[in-house]
Amino acid sequence: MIIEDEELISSELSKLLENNNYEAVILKDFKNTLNEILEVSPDLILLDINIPFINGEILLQNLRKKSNIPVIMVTSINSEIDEALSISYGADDYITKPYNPNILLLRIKAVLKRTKTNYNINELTYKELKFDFQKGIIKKDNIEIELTKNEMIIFSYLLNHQNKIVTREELMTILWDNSEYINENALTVNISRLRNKLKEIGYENVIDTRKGLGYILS
Amino acid sequence: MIIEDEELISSELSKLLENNNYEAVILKDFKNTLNEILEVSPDLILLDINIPFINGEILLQNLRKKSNIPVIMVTSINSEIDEALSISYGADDYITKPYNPNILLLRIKAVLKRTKTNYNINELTYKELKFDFQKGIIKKDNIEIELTKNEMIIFSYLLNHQNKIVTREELMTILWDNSEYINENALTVNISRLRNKLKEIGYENVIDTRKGLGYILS
DNA sequence: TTTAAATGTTACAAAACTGTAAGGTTAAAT
DNA sequence: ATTTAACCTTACAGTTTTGTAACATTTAAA
Repeated sequence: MIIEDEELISSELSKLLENNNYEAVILKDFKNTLNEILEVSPDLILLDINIPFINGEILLQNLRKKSNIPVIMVTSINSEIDEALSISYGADDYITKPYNPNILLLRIKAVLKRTKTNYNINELTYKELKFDFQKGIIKKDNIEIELTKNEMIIFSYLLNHQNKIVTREELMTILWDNSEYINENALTVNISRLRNKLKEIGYENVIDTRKGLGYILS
Repeated sequence: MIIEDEELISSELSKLLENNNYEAVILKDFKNTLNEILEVSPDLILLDINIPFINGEILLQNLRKKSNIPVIMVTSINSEIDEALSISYGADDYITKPYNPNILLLRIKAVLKRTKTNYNINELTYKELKFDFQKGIIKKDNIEIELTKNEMIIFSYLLNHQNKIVTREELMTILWDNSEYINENALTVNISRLRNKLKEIGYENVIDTRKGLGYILS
């Protein structure tokens, strides 16, 4: 979706995109932009900072409360201030006019890839094993082991914090949120169960206890 | 973590970062880079493309098989080819030397922000609701609804294919893999259960049936 | 070396999850 | 308008998941 008031530019952009097998939609009505965006639900937005009625940065800021749709900011001036603001408001990339069409296409491709793989972060490898944390399955060679929901939450948190100490409180928070935890021991039991499953495929002592501090996946 | 062989630059970078309350580690030994990275497990990597022994792009490519640690590529030449390659191998951002320190800091901040939310929250928005697909929870306003594992798998698949028709076979494959499905109806039942939960928070008719084709999340 | 707090293990029962079957509804095609 | 395959709903029972409790073990500090 192209959000740009200079029609010459937007039609040029549209052609460029369609020649490269993207489907382009040009936003015409700038009075109800946010709703239009959410209605169309595009895969990516090219957003000019200078559009009528609403400032592009403010629009981005509002959009980010509602959606993660990737946004590439297009600025007329190569101004550091604009860049700074766009990035902090959640743009996925930015480009300054006049832009090189090839670079623009690359950036679009990159942003789409980045956001798509982030959505699908299906598999993370840990040593020789693969953890599909959409399905909660650990694979090693031909062996597959299913994790339960709790085991999955713990393991993916540990994986994302490899080599860092993860406190018991952190784990309890992500498992049972802010509700006063039913029982301190519930976590210990769940850790124990996860350890047993890891042991089944030959991973003993990978979750290390740091007494008084927490756990660490080494 | 700074991966850069020109010592003048790396020490300058290190100072810049530490003056801005980051903890900087400079990689010295370029012979065992990948293991070093995984050992240290930094929050973010500044990676020069031209480093000894191994090409930065290849390193990035290998790293990405093991980890999602955010990487900002640093290139000496403002070359389009470098840019293209880094992005396609999974860099989260890139910057060309000579860089403006403030811009670098902003990009670091932006990348950290972006990746942090991707790791921890794993939230996707759909209209006014948020789906945390690490925990399998749907939030709307103050209401939280828990999804079961099957519902979670279906919903996140549909979310990742919004406005596209998803066949029943696709869903059966991701749910029960390649095992001959026990019963065609099992899917129908699971869809039905998911729909009921969505209905509870006011989302009726969002999963549309396209008879003979599949389902679509509109 | 002793002690106490922190963490681990096991068995169990309540709760949640999920496939099945039986019968109902829908809509595309004739 | 009728038919029929595709899809939906509900209730049920087997299975899995999960917190609890009771007791065991570990480790840091005194």
